[in-house]
Amino acid sequence: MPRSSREDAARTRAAVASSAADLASAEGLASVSLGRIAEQIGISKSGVIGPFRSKEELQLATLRAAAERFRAEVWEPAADLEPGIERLRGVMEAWFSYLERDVFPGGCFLTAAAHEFDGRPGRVRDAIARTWELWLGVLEAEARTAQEAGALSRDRSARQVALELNALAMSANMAKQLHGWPDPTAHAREAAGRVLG
Amino acid sequence: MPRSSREDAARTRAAVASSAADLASAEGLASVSLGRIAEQIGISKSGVIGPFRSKEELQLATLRAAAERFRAEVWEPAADLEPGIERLRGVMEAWFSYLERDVFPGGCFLTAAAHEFDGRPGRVRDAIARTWELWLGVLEAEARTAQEAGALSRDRSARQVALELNALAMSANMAKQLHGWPDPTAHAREAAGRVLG
DNA sequence: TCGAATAGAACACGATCGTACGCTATTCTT
DNA sequence: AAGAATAGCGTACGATCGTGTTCTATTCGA
Repeated sequence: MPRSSREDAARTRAAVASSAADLASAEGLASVSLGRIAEQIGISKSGVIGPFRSKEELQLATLRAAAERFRAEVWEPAADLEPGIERLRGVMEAWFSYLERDVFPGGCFLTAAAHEFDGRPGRVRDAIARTWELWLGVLEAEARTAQEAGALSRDRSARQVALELNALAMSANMAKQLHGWPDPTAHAREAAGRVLG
Repeated sequence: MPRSSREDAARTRAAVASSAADLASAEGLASVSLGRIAEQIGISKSGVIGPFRSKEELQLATLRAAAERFRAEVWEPAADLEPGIERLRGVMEAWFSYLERDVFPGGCFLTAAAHEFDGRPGRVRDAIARTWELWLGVLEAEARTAQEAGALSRDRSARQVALELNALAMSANMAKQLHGWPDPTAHAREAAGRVLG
């Protein structure tokens, strides 16, 4: 017995995108069918595709929902720390924690989506690439701040620091999702510690 | 005008698996349909699935074909070098070259397959995980040899060296396939140089 | 040289896909 | 209080999926 059809619509949109992100992290964004989402949240296929105009729009909304979840889980916990090395360490800790806690049931959505769509031209691929560039830019800016404060060695460029940290997170994600190692972030934490001094 | 039906069968098997690996590197192993492979090499769907018993068998054969291509492109060029640091550097150079030359049209097949199947239980996923473990073991053994010869620092374990190098290769693959950067291996080469001294 | 075996084509099948259309029930506007 | 707008359901559509069966042409062993 809904109180407002408009609020319901927004709720449905969010539920569909969030559910799609969960499914996609495990099975791939392109493999998530409307019927599966419908079954997952208990509405009809029409109810799934209705709030979006096409499946591509739904995929873009799914990506936005996943990126927001990533931001809330990885950036938000460290946002209040002092910019520079301290916040960079906080982000990495939140990032590893995010991977360990399986915020997405099938591992990092953005990593999976990047590898899935890197060979498929289109708006979804472009949006994924933009999201990654954005995140690398955040890491790079933080590293630069740390270097300017003298808290981080300049033997690597800020960009290089961002790319190395990103590589380590992807490696930890793989260690957990593919290999199922008991302490999947151990090696990445060790290496990140070396990068960040 | 074939000379032997048996030889033809083997040729068809190899052509199907190789073509499937190419397609899969760009679009994903699960997304490659029998019809697409058939169209690609100009035979019927029956001719595609015939040499294998099911699509899962075809996927396993595709993985084996891709792993062999990886071995030929990355291990083989360095195999004759002296075991230890020299061969490890040779492997990394061949690995980066393999990524730069787009040996698979959609980027490293094994990386894409790992991320695609890490959330799907089954024989294909297990085979992918085994292939990666095998490769990590190769890198680790080489690193250990290098350490025992005193040519590689012991501040990282051999396993840690293998995992860090692997993370860098995955990062370079992403830089090329998703971001399309002009020199996608630059940062990974820099970091690998630091790891290997 | 002739029957057995096999590679591959042709076709049919049930299932599932994304999308479109019509309908019902509820809410919002006036 | 009544008409407009909309959320979501039910259904149907054409396309494509993996698989199974049947059949033909070719090559094999004896």
